[in-house]
Amino acid sequence: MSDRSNPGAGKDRAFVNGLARGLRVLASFSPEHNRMSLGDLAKATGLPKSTIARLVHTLVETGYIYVCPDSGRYSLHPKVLTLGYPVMASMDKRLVALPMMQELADYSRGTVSLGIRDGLSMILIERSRDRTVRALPLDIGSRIPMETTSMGHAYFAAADTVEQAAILEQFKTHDPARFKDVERTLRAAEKEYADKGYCTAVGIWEDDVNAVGVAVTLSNDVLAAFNCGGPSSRITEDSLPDLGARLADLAQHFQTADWVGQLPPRPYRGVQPT
Amino acid sequence: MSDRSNPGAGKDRAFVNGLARGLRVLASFSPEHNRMSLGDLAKATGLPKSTIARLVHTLVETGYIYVCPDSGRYSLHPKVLTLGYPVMASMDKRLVALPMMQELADYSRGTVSLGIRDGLSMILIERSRDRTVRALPLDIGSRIPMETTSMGHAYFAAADTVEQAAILEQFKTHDPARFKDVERTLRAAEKEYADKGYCTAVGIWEDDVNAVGVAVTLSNDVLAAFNCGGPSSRITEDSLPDLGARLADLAQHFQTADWVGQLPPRPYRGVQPT
DNA sequence: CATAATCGTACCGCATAGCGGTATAGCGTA
DNA sequence: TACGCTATACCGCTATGCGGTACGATTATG
Repeated sequence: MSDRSNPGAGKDRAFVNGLARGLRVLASFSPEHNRMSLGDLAKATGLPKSTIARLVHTLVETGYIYVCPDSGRYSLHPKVLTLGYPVMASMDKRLVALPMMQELADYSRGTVSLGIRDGLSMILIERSRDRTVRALPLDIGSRIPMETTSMGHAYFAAADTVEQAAILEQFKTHDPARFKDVERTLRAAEKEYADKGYCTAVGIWEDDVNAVGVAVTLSNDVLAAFNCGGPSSRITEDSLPDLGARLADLAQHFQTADWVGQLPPRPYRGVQPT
Repeated sequence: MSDRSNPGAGKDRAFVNGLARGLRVLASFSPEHNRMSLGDLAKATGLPKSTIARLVHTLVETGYIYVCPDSGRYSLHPKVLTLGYPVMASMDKRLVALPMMQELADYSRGTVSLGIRDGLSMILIERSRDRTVRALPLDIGSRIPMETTSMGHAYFAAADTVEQAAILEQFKTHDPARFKDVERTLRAAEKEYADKGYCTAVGIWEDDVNAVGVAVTLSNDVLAAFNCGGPSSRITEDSLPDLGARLADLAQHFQTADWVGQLPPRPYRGVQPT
């Protein structure tokens, strides 16, 4: 009666447990736990130690995990980045947004990011920060919640009704207690977006962090959202309307930008994992 | 006698084949093949179709692959980006390099990238491009060969002797025919680096692409390398000494930069894959 | 210095999970 | 209509991954 590694149990002949478990191992690394022992991984994944040993062994053999020379602990190998590369490449239109993002980041003295949805959170796929910002921005691949960020709000507001329904449904099953609040928040965001053309978030994600968000669609019809924000010392509440308008402008320019001429002439050199 | 999914056969009790195979499936996606059918994947991985069906089914269930609504083919889900995030975060010192890189990119009117080694190639972990560049730069997570790029040359030159030996050994077994050439090239690069403090590559990776490279060590003692380059129309051969010196300067500043004060105050919000 | 808690590795019997052959049904095309 | 391509379903077999438990080596704790 092996528990499946993911929700929705029941025996599924076509479900390769070892694969799902191995992915759970990879996913159990995080910025603050980037060097783990077998015991740590066993605790994090809830799998027995011997199973972890086998999975980790496999991941080391395949090169996705390596043993830290000094500590002897296990760590993600940069090779995992290559798994994500095709995703990045398929979103290549965001590269034409980069200069615009940088410009707004400099102007606002904050951070400008671009993200897409995964489940109930947003995954950042691009970011620019003002050169004077000392704090490090959340990096590409990081995850921020949808219900408490301007990016998430803008995304929800721009999603079609079926996606909105799906999102709310997921919230309902995932966290029934907060569902009512979340729904109200997201509906309000939808209204705000319709009214102003952007969503604002004043200290709801973290205290002293203000931001605005605007949605946009990428080349492959994938919905995404920009945000522009930073600590309240830099991004004051008063400045949000201005930044919101500018971000909406940015999105507009990005959306209509002709970029087909910008496609790389070269077909993509240097693959072969060797 | 199931063939193992990776080199070095022989039965290994502790090797989870399903996991390794699933990872092969994920890795078989590429920018030009980002939407694949089961048959495509079978061809790409060399695995039987029914096996592919099971693996893909598992990957869909776990959310790392999704079915394109229109084409019905399979595609990598952006969720795979989150696997790489801890790696990015562990290399956070590169973020302090970003402004410097952008500056040099603007100055040179080309592209500045930072990469680390994986096997016989370099994986890009950061990049900046001049705002006027029309061509898209290679993106984060992409792979470029070591033996034909200034970045790779600089990396090799800066590697310690045991790593150099390992690299050469790998070249020898991987491509014996070219080994002699490669060895000579890399040794020459080593000498060039010792002489000038940077490596140059004039049209050896691709015609009409010139670049310089300089090595550097990241916070966690990981060796890495910058490059700065672009089409010969923008990056002329004559300008390489200047750019090389500037890139070496950049690396120097980056290396000695005090960045501990720049650590993020917040502990990393917004995880929970929900 | 001894105890205790790790660490990673090894062993091993068991049951089943994953394997891969082959067969089928549904589209779109020639 | 016949073909190529999808994806899916079925099914018997056994190799395969499982997870208990045990061990020796380190490191931390008292």
